[in-house]
Amino acid sequence: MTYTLTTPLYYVNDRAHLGSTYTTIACDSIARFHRLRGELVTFITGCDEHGLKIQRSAEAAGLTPQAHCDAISGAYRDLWRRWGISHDRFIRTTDPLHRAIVEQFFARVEAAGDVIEAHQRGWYCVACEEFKEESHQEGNHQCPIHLRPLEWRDEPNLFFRLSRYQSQIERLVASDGFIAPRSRRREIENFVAGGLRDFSISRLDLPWGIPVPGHGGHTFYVWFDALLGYLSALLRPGDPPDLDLLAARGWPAQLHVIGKDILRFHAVYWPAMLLSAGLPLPERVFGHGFLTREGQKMGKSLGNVLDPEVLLERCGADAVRWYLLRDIPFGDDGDFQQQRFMDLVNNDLANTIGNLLNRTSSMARRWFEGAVPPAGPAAADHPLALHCHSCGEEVDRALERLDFRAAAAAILQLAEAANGFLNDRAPWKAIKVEAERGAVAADLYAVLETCRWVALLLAPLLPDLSARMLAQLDQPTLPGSAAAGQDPAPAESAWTAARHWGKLASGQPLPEPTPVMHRLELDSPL
RNA sequence: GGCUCGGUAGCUCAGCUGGUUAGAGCGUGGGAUUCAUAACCCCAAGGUCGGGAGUUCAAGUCUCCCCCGAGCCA
Repeated sequence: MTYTLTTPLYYVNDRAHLGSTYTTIACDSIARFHRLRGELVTFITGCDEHGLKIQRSAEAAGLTPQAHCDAISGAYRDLWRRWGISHDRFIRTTDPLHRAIVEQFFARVEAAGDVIEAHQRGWYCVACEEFKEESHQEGNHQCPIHLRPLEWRDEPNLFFRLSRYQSQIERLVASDGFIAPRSRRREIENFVAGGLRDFSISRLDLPWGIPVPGHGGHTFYVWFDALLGYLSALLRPGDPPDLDLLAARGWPAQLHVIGKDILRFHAVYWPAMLLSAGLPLPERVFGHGFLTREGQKMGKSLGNVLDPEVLLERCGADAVRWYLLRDIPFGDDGDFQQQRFMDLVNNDLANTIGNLLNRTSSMARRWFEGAVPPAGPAAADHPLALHCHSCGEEVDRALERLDFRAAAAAILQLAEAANGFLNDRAPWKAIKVEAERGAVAADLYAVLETCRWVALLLAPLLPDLSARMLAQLDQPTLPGSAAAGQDPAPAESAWTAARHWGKLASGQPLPEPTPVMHRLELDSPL
């Protein structure tokens, strides 16, 4: 079983912002989840590097487009490394292999009779890299999104005959599960119902792009080029640029995760292009929401942009991942509130989860010779054992439907139950009675074992915290944190195997406890 | 202008096909406790469920109108 998923290929117009970080973190968790289950995963990310906008950005910075792209995509790569993102592929659309794939793909589309030459005239927004419909404001041609002047274009372009795929796309878009979350489906359905029009796939006189073979002067439109990056990304180093190889390399993708703004490109244009080229379609396109900050749109003009670099530096990956995944319903828009961010991280991670491990480990060490206490009899139907198993099932179900929130909530409840259990049993009192020693041992064992489960179940969401907790319990680290599992999947993954009550060995020494998660103390705005 | 989705405790949100005293987390207040990262555990306050009308034995949950917000299409 293989699982292929993608982030968008980020446009290298500017440095990474929190939005791309959010998407990438979400994908990372999904990728980790599937790897942990023993599936072969190909997690694709990368950069989209062509187009007029980039050419101009480079010019503005006094760089060649290539130098500009190298710098920005290098920064993306570095950023993902520091965030511990587990992508298997990082594709750049300036990669020669990609160019070869684009040419081959285009040849198929052209052979299918889906390329025609026509005249493109209209108002173009360079920032959107998109033609705008007739502005109803006479004489005031401005992009409603970027509030910048539109540019008039009147040139022969190559068009993709999207209109031929009307009924196929209608059916696809209406099919269950293709567009997620479901709430975004209607919007696309309406758009498709309005009638699909051929769209231009080339530009004239655009030096920074891939030349269209056999059509001198034409360069591929960025979107046509960029979407194909999902295909070229799958090829391994040394592979020939051959579309026929893709089936063996993980195409079709199970999931494209994107921002809601580019849903149409992924749910309409992209599948039609694939149909034309005779390639299978991705299973699902998930359009997530946008992040605001303290109720306001983030933007340079407001000066309230949250910089992922700063966030990582000051708060760490676990804190940010937890907040984004646990508090924002995946798919909805979310608001980043610093106070809430601190409250949740400190309560959930430091106090509830971290402190649970810390208090239990110190009790066990103090009273049971620095080791895991004897489990005692009849541990299998322990209330915490039952809770661990049901929590595990809930986490699986939740992550299957990309509901990070529900997964996080379930784990948190498990830790809360363990804390409650400790308070009920009050081992610090019982230990004073010699006859109670066995019971104390069993109680502490159960809670330590629950801690192990919490750590395990946290692994897809917060790999670092998970690893620190496991280390604190002297447990082996889980595989799959590293990139690209080349090994064939074992019959039962280490993760699955570890998810059995009682795997924690009594008598095993416990390392000296040290807080696995520090509280955030942010005294100034991020 | 058309369409879509929201408007539920201070904040973020759950509330399936209408049916006992409208829920959770955070925040706030109080209690208990000392194993622990001044952490954990327990309890409490708090909401005319955007407004109005209607259907019904019964509406946060259905219908209509209006107000506010977001988005898509014009």
